[in-house]
Amino acid sequence: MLTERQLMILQIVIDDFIDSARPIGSRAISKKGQIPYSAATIRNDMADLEEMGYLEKTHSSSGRIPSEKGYRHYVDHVIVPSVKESKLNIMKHIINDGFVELEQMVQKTAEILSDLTSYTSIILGPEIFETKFKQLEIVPLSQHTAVAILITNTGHVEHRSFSVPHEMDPADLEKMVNILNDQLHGVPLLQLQEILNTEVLALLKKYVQDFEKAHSYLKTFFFIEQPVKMYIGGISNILRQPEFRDIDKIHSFYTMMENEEELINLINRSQDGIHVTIGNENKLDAIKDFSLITASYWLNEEQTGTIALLGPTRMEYRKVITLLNALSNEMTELLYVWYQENK
Amino acid sequence: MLTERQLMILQIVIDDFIDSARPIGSRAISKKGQIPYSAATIRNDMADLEEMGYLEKTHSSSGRIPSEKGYRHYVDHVIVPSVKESKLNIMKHIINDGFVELEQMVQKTAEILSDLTSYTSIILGPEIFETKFKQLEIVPLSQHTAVAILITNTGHVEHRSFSVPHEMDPADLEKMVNILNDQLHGVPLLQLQEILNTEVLALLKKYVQDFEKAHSYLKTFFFIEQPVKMYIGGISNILRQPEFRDIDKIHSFYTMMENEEELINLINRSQDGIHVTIGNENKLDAIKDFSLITASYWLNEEQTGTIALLGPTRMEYRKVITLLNALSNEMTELLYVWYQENK
DNA sequence: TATTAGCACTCGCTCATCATGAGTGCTAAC
DNA sequence: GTTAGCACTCATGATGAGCGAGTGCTAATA
Repeated sequence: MLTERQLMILQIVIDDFIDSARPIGSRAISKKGQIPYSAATIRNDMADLEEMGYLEKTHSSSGRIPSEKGYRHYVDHVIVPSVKESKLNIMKHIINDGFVELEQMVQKTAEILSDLTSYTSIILGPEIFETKFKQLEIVPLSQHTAVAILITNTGHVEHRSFSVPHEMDPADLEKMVNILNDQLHGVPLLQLQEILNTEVLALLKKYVQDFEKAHSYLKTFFFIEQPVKMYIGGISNILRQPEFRDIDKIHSFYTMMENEEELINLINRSQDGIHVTIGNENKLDAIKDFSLITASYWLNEEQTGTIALLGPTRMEYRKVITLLNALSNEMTELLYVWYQENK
Repeated sequence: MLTERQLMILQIVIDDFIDSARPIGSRAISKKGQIPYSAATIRNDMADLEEMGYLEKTHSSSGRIPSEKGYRHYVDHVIVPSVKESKLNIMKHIINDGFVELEQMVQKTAEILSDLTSYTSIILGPEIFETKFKQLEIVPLSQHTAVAILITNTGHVEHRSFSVPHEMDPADLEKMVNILNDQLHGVPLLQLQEILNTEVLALLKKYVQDFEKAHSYLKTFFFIEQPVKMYIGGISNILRQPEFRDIDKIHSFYTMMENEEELINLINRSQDGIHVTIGNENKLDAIKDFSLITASYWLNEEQTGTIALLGPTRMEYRKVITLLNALSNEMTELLYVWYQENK
């Protein structure tokens, strides 16, 4: 168990290291005057803290830096979840700018978040759980090409060009679109495939001549590549962190950021509330010396998305946690209003 | 005027530097055995070349490296435009993968290009000169929101959400869409604004009640933010170049790459044929030690777009020029076919 | 006259040495 | 339990020697 004083020392070491990125020694802590003990006393406590695994040395006679266990303890026990609910009104600002489109709004949010923190922000979702089919349009471009456009109730638009098979009767195509719009209206996107394979298939059989061909075509339209949309802000912020002066680290970081799928997997496993993953707790090698902080936002008790910040383990946890907390609340609120308007 | 031998030496220095990124001295050149002269002879010529500005030293007793003037001479006079037309069939490969959408195709091309060269590739266009209005759809989402979708003859889809003013009559909205689809069919996107302000305005006046409001709304739909689409591949390739070990350079490069507008301006001024801009010839500070090579591709004698490669001044000019030449031809060919199909 | 050999000189690199200072652990005194 | 004192450690930065690839210049050679 940590004594009161040891806890304070741990806190001072972490706060100092977050600020300066350099090891700090007992003498320096004593001189700061935050606690009224001599260097020797502090030294003893620091030795204990190291023995218990909360602090580390970079070399045998260096000052101490926090270990991952140290950060973990700091995050779990020292930081008061700052319930003061600092209202940020980030979202309000964005909406006041006159956006209506959800995607632009989220992208903008990601950018603001990274500006505020100088870390890299990643926002997943809003997921399509609640997104519903609104309308399908097929616009012929030439004799053999057309573009299919799918609109959801949230104003999201997916489109895909395709070539129309020679054998296909234009009348059939139109009939098909009508059937689809009839049948699919209001259907959540997640269930599209299912309904397509049952109810719609039956109808197609009835009304459309070459229904098999049509059906196989439909499958490709409605195959939505990424169920989760990802928005990134401030990638180049890591270049400002002194611990990432190393080209190889930068390279592996950037290549990781280019791999959407990996990132989604990394972040998407997140549970309720704020979640902090420190250094080696992360599954992905490329971010073994990063910390990842995630917060979920909600709609109707279902998790709709995740806001994440990626920065050095030497992260301003207190600030970031407060910020994400506030932001996820705002987004939840906003989505609620949104949903009311668009259901 | 350069002697035969001086030219050969210049060429050797450049080729070696492109390869190794290190200065080379007279002795080393002599030992390579590409030319049968002693180090001393070569030394004298190198001194002359330096005096004339084709070579430089990094310090008083170092070997020589090419100056920008040296590269310029190399590019303008040494490289034979390699008319052997190495057919790459990059495009064919991509199309065989089954894409139909122009945008995906170009994006893929950018990626392949950067993989082939390990530089950063940027492709502009195809520009909208020839892109024509095909259809406008307005899909209401809720009582006060809707999404406007604009489809072009090339299968490109632009969409924008907006809120419907309370005062606006739904019937008016529909009428308006009909008028627009009637009037604008086949109109090149570039002329949209113009026609909107003249012919369409007149019609709106006649048939739609609150035509002023409608008109001002229309303006925002049809304001297309980026007339030119940009596709980038292999940004992180510069991290592999030894001359960019410097974090500050990397930082300024990445922030430049995030600024689309600047990039478009940089590249878009390109003329006919292949164009090489070396180091300080570039307008943008962030790429004063890069070289930029651009090639245009065409449709019906109008420039439709530009392919560019951005790399260190120490670039494999010969390879890159050949490659861009071939690729721009392929794209021109492809667009011709495309256009035939979709006009 | 063009080329080459020879030589003194330059300068960036690498490596070892050294002093400095911020840090440590330990012991003894308060 | 706390502090003072002391010997010790080690990263860091400055200094300098030695090396080697390079130079310019001059004189000899083909």
